Amino acid sequence: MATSETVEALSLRAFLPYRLSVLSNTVSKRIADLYQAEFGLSMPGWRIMAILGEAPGLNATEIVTRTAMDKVAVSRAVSNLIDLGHIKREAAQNDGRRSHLFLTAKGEATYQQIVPMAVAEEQAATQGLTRAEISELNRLLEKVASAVSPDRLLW
Amino acid sequence: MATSETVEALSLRAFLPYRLSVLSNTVSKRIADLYQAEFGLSMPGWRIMAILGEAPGLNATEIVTRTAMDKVAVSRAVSNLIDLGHIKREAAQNDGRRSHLFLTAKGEATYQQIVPMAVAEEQAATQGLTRAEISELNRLLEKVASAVSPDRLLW
DNA sequence: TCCAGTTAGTTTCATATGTAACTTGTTTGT
DNA sequence: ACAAACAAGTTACATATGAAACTAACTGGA
Repeated sequence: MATSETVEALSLRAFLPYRLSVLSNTVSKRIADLYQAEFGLSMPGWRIMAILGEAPGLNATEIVTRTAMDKVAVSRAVSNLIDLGHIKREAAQNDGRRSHLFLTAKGEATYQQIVPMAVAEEQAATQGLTRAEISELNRLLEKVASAVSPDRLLW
Repeated sequence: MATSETVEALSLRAFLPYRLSVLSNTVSKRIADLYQAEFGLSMPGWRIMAILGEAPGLNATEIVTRTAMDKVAVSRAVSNLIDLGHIKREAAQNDGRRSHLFLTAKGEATYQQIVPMAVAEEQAATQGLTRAEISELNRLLEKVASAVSPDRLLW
């Protein structure tokens, strides 16, 4: 017979979704501890600032598309960041529903402080890998991403 | 001069923690949709069943250590799984605080149904990779994990 | 022009989650 | 043997989260 009657046990240790989840949560939490303690930012909040630091003027929907974050989470984080003075809104000229989002001077300053801390954490996480291994890891993750969301640009 | 005055923008697309997070959330959610819709299990709930399918008799603390899940999340998911009849407790003979956890017959049956669905999702996620690439990916994730938690066995 | 359908973003509400405090049971030092 | 320290697991409370419903603004016919 080709198949056995009972399915064997799942090897969780070797199960890719599980490994990704545990590793991702561990890494994210280390970085989150930094910006939460010093700047009171939530993870969605920091992620939005990071996006806007790179691509100023995106609107909320574009942030949702790019990050796979929840729409409600983005809405809430945006209004919180505005209250904190880190970002500002500018109504879109042609569409009254949308608004373009930008870091304020204060937000920019905070961004410039957090980026090196985040980069340092990334370096700590990849300290055991060579440059070639890091780019290979990125390439492989890219492949998995495109298998999982062929329709959409995941990052 | 060796360094510039302002830090350049973080390239989020290439930022490993970000990629891990987006990818992990996307993959986990696809699997979660399966067991939530059909079996009403939460992610912590399924993860505990998966652990117990592999390593019957663990106690709650051991589950916390192995999965990096929150202690409270484990406590809650365990009592929920007991209510659902998927797992059972057996008081430890030598220590009244602990109890060993096991899948029930019902839990085992559910486990046997979910495992192939989860495995199929994993295969879908890695469909574009060769066997060699998959094992390379695992090796590299392992390295990152040990850099991030040198003290603890992450998985 | 008007209205049915769609999109951007927000609010509501029910549930999930994490920190800290607690309860119960065990270990250790005297 | 006994109290202080500790460990396993639970509970309480405050906050975070997401699905669904909603508001306001736009679009595309008839």
